[in-house]
Amino acid sequence: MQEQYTPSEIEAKVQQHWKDEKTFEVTEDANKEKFYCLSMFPYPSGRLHMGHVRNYTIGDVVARYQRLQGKNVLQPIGWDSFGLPAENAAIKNNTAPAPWTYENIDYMKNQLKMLGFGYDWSREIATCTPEYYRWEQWFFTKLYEKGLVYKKTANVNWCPNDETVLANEQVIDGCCWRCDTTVEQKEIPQWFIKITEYADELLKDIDQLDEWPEQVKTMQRNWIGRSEGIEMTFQVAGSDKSFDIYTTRPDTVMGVTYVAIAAAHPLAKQAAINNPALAEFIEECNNADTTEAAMAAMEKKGVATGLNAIHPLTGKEVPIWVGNFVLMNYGTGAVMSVPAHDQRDYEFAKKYGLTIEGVVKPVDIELDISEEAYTEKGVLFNSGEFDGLDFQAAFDAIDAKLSAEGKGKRQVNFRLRDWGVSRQRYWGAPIPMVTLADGTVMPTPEEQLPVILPEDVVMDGIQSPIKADKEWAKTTINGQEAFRETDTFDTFMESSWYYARYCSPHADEMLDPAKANYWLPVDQYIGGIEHACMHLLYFRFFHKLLRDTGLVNSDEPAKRLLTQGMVLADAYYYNNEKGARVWVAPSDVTVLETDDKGRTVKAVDSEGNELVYTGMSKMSKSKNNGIDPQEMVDKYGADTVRLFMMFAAPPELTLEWQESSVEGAHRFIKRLWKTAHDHVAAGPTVALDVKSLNAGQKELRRELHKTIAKVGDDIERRQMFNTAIASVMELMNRLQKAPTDSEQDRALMQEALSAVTRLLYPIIPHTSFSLWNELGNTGAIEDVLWPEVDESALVEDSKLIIVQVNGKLRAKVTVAADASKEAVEAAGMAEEGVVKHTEGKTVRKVIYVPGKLLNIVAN
RNA sequence: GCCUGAGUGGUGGAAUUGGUAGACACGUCGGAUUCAAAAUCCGAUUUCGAAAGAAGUGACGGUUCAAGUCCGUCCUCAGGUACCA
Repeated sequence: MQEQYTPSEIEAKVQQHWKDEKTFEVTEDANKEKFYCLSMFPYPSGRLHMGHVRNYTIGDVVARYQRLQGKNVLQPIGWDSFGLPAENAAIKNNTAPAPWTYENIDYMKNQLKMLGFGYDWSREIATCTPEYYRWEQWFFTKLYEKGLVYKKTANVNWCPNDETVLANEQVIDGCCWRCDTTVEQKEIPQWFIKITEYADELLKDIDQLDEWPEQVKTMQRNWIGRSEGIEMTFQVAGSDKSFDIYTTRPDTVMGVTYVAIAAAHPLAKQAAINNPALAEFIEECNNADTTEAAMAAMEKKGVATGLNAIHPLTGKEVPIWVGNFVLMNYGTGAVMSVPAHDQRDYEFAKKYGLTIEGVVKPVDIELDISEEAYTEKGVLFNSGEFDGLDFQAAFDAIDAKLSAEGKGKRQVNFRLRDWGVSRQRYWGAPIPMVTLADGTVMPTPEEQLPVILPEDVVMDGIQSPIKADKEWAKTTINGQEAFRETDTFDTFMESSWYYARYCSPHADEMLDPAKANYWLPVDQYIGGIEHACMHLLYFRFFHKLLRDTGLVNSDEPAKRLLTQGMVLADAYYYNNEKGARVWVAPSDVTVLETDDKGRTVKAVDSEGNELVYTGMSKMSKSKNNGIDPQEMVDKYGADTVRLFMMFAAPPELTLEWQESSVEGAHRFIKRLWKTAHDHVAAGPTVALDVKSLNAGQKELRRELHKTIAKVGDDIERRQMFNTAIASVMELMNRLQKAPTDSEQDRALMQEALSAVTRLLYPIIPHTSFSLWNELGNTGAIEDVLWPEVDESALVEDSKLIIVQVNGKLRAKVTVAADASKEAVEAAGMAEEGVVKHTEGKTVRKVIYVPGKLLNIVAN
């Protein structure tokens, strides 16, 4: 065994072994328990970043641990390779998205191999290949046939200067990120999938996900947002027109003093015909940013239509306003307004001098709405026949009355909206729909699938090449001229079913049900918390769609979920001459000045541009603040990087990247190597004779077996890899100081090092692989089992008891493990520190937590 | 704004079910080794205090024999907010 730890040599050799032996290529095996470990696949942005390293190391630790439990472990990997950044990069580098993407895949694949992740590379998939997206297209046509797909108009961000559709990310403060032109909203037809048909099941089945983090489940419940309310109809005064509103607070309906409708509402359009001020306001509203955050932040404005609506219960007329806070696409496009009991309505009413009428008051005290709305649920008053009712009674009574008169009904609503999957971009899977010359819209016939996306294209930065090339869309269906849809799918489509494709990645069908049902559901899914609502909901939705198509037989795609925290880094930008933000990599930033809390005040890049510091944010391509792990792999080796990442923080916590050292992790591996080397160099050991061990040896062996138990628990149940590593470090600190004089000392050392090697295998597999054989074991470490805990080694004959007086630590006493409460109390009371703090006081109470703690309450 | 988290030494973090706050590391300081340096090894390291001791887990308040942990009201930071992935 060589004395020096040489990671580059060891890692190359071990990786070659894995490659030659196809160690991680797996097939279905009915005789073994299966374990499907899946990490969210990467977008091939160019190089791996720390978030990837964190994600994939966690996955690899879990997969390798499960392998040593004797399971048939599948750990696949692939590429989420359609998306916006490829188009931007192609324009910037004067190339096409496809070659840029494939080059990135090649580079990053090599990086993943260098990090030693145990993937079954025979199952690698890339979503931008027709072999993959053809089945997505096929599935979409099936969904269409089932009535789960429809077309409707929806808004997109439109840059009138570039004449192009912008993603939300490309809109900065309401302006185009390239040319700074004010962005408009444009209404265009788009395809939607009816996820709302599954809203109930998606909500209900959250209860099955007992190994998903509560945080994610709560977020999904809120995102789906089930509510119970009443939908009711308002007639327009002096007209036969009417409109519907939905409310979750029917108890306040007697306090409606106006209604607000969306600018795009037909009534608003009609009212604007002879009202230029209203028309102008509608125009303004139609161009406003409709993202939820922007809607919430903007000033609430409105213009009266001059029309009145008839209150369905009182028959009184209330004015109809157009409000910029009401959207036509969400809900009914109209809301009732109760300024006394809703803060937004209250502020709006104050601003425009509208009537405020309180109808709900707190029990036993007077209603005070002089400063703000009263939004709690209370007791009705000023409500005629409903006076005195509480929320639920009022809900029922008002529902009964509206239903009887045919003016309204009880209804369950969801916040969740149907999934718009159309993108007006090139680099995505073409939507397999066609429009015939006679105007018929239909799915692309199966024999014409896949609809191939041409890869040899020129990006002009304005129009998608498949839109620019008028010939591309032309096709023939049943002898009739037809035109293909030129929009492509939202990339969330590809990431919604890749986990299932991995089970039969080369199948000449969407998936092979036998194989899918062997591996699915995923046993452990790992990915960033930022996907809690969107990806993880689409992922669950698609699984149910696959199930209802007969392709899988389970209800949920993943049993257990681990959401890793983000790796954050400082982000800096400057504005270029066009006013666009240029993000500068942290490695290229010099901080010149910090405030008293150490926060950056002034920084420049290497070209002297003065930078704006935006704080810590998610490492991302768009903010150019990713840290390249490559440098560290080159310098210290993959095992050091893996150990460092797992040790730096527990997986779920946000990790604020600081240029802190990986040296410590490297030192630890070197010490481990040296300890093993010194042990091996001293020659072979005899068999361990547990009965002959002396007190010190027994103590050391107890530590060893406690550590084995803790590491297993930390990795499997708690998923706290950092504390697993810390406990091995503690053990190693003891082993380095342990005597090696006797045969049994050395036999114990052999047992310990052989166990440590396996305990660390999931984290530093190359080092462990080598040490396992250096320690004299035959065969590869991945074919052996996790060390077993010897329960008899854990038995202790004495215990350390913490002694407190009034909850403050005053002494520690060691007592026999079977000591009685009286004996412990007597020992505790005799301690000097205890005597000092109880002198002259009366002992009121003594609390004893067996084997742990004694608290003497005295005053 | 809304939904969800997080906040503990100079730094990353530990404390698993309400029971010793600061494990394990990083950094720093001191020492050994060395002609010297690197590497390595040993020791110290929450704050105040000579010590005894006291204070201390974002802020304020509460429950409890006992609170980092539970409850209430805030503050700050992060993620998501439906076209970044």
